Amino acid sequence: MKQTRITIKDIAKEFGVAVSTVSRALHNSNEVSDELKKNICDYAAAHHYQPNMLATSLRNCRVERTKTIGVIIPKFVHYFFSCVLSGIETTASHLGYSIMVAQSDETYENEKEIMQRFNAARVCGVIVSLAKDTKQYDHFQELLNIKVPIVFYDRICTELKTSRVVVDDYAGAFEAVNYMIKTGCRRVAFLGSVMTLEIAKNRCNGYKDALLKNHIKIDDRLILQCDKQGDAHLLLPKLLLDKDRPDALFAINDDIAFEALQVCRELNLDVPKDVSICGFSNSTITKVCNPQLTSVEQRGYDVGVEAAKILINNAENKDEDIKIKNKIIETTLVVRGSTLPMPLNDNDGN
Amino acid sequence: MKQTRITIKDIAKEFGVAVSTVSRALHNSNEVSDELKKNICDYAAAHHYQPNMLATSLRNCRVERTKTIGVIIPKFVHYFFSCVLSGIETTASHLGYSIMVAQSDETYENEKEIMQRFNAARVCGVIVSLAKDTKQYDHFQELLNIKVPIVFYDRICTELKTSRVVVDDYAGAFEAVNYMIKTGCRRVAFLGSVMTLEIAKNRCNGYKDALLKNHIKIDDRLILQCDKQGDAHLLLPKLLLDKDRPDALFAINDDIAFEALQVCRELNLDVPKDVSICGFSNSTITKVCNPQLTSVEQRGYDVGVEAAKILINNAENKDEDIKIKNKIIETTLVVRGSTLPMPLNDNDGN
DNA sequence: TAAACGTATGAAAACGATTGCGTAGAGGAA
DNA sequence: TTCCTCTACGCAATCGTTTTCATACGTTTA
Repeated sequence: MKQTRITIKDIAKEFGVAVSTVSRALHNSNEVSDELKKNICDYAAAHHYQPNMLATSLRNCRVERTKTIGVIIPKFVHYFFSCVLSGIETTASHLGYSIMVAQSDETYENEKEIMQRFNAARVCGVIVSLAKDTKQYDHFQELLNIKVPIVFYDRICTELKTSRVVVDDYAGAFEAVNYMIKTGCRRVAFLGSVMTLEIAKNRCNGYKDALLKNHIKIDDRLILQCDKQGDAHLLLPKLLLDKDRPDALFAINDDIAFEALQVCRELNLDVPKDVSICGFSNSTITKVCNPQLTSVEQRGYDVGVEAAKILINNAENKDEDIKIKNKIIETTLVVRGSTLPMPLNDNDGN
Repeated sequence: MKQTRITIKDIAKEFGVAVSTVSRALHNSNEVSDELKKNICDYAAAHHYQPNMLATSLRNCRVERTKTIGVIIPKFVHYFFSCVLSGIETTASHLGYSIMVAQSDETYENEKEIMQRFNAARVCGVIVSLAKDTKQYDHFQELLNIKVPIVFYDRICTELKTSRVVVDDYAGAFEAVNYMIKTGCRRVAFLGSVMTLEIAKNRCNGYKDALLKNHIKIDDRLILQCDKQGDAHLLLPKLLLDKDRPDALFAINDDIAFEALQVCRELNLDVPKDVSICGFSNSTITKVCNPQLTSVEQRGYDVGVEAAKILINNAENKDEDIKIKNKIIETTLVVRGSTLPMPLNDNDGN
């Protein structure tokens, strides 16, 4: 006796009516007598009837689709991305959408395979942040061709015509570096990451422009690339033991900033007196190290909310051409103990 | 000219054959001539044909279903849960499954609504960790009744007959407390959480048994309940300023342990000389505070892997009755600076 | 009274893929 | 020639739901 889910047919049989009548009754159509309607609805509720979304979506293939959106995240175990996912999920959930999620693990192959799975599952749209590895975009174009909307967040793709939600990386970096200069730092180093990513370029540009605005020359020796954990330990000591050592470090993310902090500690450099350090993301790590890290608040949750809103909006107006939206989430500098305080006599002309 | 997805029908029309022939060709049946087969496959590949999973799943309603599993997580922005999700996703992905994920935000209402959505989407099974709020289980029973397998992880439900994957909370707590006692601590306090959760009870029992085994009386005044952030700040100072103050704190999670560490710092108590502190989870926070936190490694990733394996196994053998499996993931104590070193002359009889 | 209309329901097609069964035609065996 | 077999395909049902069209019966209107 295999108990299974109740369908509209079972209900029809129960009442000796046609399935169409049951369907209408459940949709509260006024073409069904009130009595029958009530009986059918009561029966359905009592038996926990849940319409089969597969069937509904299949029938409305070119209309409503699955009310499911696909989300690609480079890595789950990551503060910023967790926040974004949380924002997406909360927003989608409120609007009646489910989310299907997968991690690319920073490789193009995974990303491609995920896009295929999402396509097979007939998601209404995809929200994605690029893997570090990704240099070609055919797997996205394929979905765009068949009018599936895509929204990029954080690590966007500038080659494709899609909506994007980004943090104002440039302004965030500019503000942070400008702040450190105002507190008296003169040689600010940049601890960056892979330069193919748009975010890396933007943060680097913000860094450079802040220097220029303050009439400080850009010194390429002060621009490092720390791709993976441990890189800072390899590269920084040489720089910090130099007689011309930097008096400030601006890191592209909090993890690298923290590693830099450790290196300073190991080299007996005082933070912030000898070296100021500023990170990016304002993740939990900033509040628990000693001294606490100054960092740029990235508002991941808001990024997720905006991305979901834009995507769902696109998905629900499929008839029209997809409207491209670029949303920029403003950052805020959160000052803590790893940077110097602003001098009192500072009449900032800006 | 609305470009849309290519279906099996379009291919059939293209070649002037029946859809059944196309289907067989794509499945490499030998009932189709090699030439036609090759042409059809080439054409399908060139046009990025992806079989519509909705249709396939609908047809195989009582057999294969959707190759999608639902995952409920109390909160996304949480180290342990991120690890679990990562483990689930990686495993599921390798086995060709997609995951649909939602956060309960610790409320029963959300959990219930999510289960309904998962049911409508016809997921093959659900992996869930209970919300703190949940005290009734009808929403789970409903799915179990129609033979949808459920696997609980971490915060399990003992009232339902389902598979479970848990961390060995008892042993983890026992080992941690036992360790602190061996290093010389005599008054160990427990900073717990809501006691309705199974994990809270187990960790508390491990704590108590470690005391008893070492012939230390349990003192109820040393058992505190810190549910939300800030509670430790409210409750701990009183305890720590007492002349009879504890010389060790065992916290139910790392966040509370860190808060305790802060309180100690504020009260000018040295950690670990005056007070040893041990947390639970071995999250990133443990490595970045000062001193670094001793903690119980919870192996979230492995929890996720096991949960996914068990669930998929259940889902794929639907004909048989669901086999209930209880998997216990062993913990390890990771000793760091927030606890005393083990004395050298210790001949641990255990 | 006959025509028109309204109400409540049924029948059937459609969405896309799979699969059991049927069959036309080619070729071989008796 | 007749019968059989094999190859290579087509037909149609199926999954659950929605929606268009059709229709039976009762009521109103001209």
